[in-house]
Amino acid sequence: MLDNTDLKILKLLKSNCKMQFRDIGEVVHLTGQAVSNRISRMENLGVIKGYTVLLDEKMLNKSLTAYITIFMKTTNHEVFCEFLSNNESVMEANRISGEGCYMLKVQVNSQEDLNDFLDSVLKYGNYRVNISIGKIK
Amino acid sequence: MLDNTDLKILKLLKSNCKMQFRDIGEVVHLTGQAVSNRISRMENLGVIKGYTVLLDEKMLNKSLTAYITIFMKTTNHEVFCEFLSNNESVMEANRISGEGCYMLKVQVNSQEDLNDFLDSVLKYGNYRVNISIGKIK
DNA sequence: GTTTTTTGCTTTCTCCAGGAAAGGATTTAA
DNA sequence: TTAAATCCTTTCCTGGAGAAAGCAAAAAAC
Repeated sequence: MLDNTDLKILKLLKSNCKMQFRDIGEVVHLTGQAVSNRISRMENLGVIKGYTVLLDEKMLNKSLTAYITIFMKTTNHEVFCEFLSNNESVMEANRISGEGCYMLKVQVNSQEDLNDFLDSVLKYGNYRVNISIGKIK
Repeated sequence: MLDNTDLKILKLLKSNCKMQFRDIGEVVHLTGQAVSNRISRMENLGVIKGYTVLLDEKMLNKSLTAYITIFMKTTNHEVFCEFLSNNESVMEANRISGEGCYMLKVQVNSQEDLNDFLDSVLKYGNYRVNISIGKIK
C-alpha cells in the first residue's frame, strides 16, 4: 500500500507539512506533481488524517503537563468519555489495560487549574497524578 | 501578547493549518493579509513552533499504544534521555514527579516489538506498562 | 493639547506553488 | 498480443501568499 517513497514523504511532512511539493520531490527524486499525487492518494486512503500546527504550550498558559491515571468508581463510562472529549485541558485520553482504567494527558495553566480538573474528575473515579517536570520529547 | 483574535486563529490552524488565510480572515473579520501578519508574528514569537501532519498510526504499523512509567535504577539519566530521543517508537517522554521517573508514550507494531522495546529499557530501569485498548481522544 | 511615533489594518500588485489536463512509459490483466 | 491500469512527466493556468505602499487609530513624547 505504501512504498518507501511514501514513507519518506510522510517523514518530511511530519517535520514540516508546508514544505513545497517541489522541494519534497527533490529529496525523493520525483517531480512536484508526482509528490502531489502521492499525497492526495494518502489523504484519500486516510493515512494522512489532517494538517495541524505545533504550539508552544508554555506560551499559551498551558505550562503544566500531567499524566493522570483514572480508577473508575462508577460504571458510567459513556458520560466520562463525553466529559473527556469536551474538556479543553485533556490533550489525550486512552482506555488502558493494566492498573487503572484510563490514562489522560492533561495540560493546564496552574496547580489551581489542575486541582479544579481533578475535582471534576472525582465524580467519576479516583486518580493517580504524575506531573511533568521536564519534556524530553 | 496574544489577543482573542490570535487565539481564534490558532484554533483554526490547529484544526487545519492549510486553511487559507482569506478563509481564516472571514471567520475573524480580517483580510487575509492581516491574518498573514498575525501568523508571522506568532511564528517569530515562537508561539507557533511548526506545522505537521496528523497520521493514522494504525495504517503505519503503529497499532499498539502504551504508556510506560520508568523507575530508573541507574543515575545515568543523560544516556537514557539520549536513548529516548533517538528511539522511533517513543512518541512522548516526560520526566515526572510522583511515582516513577519518566512517563513515556510508545507506539509500536506488535506485542513483540513492545517486548523488544521493554528489553532495551531494562538496562536503565524498571517499568510499569499500561497498554491502550481504545483511544478516546 | 498638539505633534510624533508606533501599531495594525487595507488595498494593490506580482510571482510562484499547486492543481488540472494531456501524453508517455511500464506493468498487470485479459 | 492486445487492452487496461498505474504512475510518471510536461505543460498550462488559476489563485494564494507575500511585498510594498498608504491609511487610520492609538500610544508616546513634547
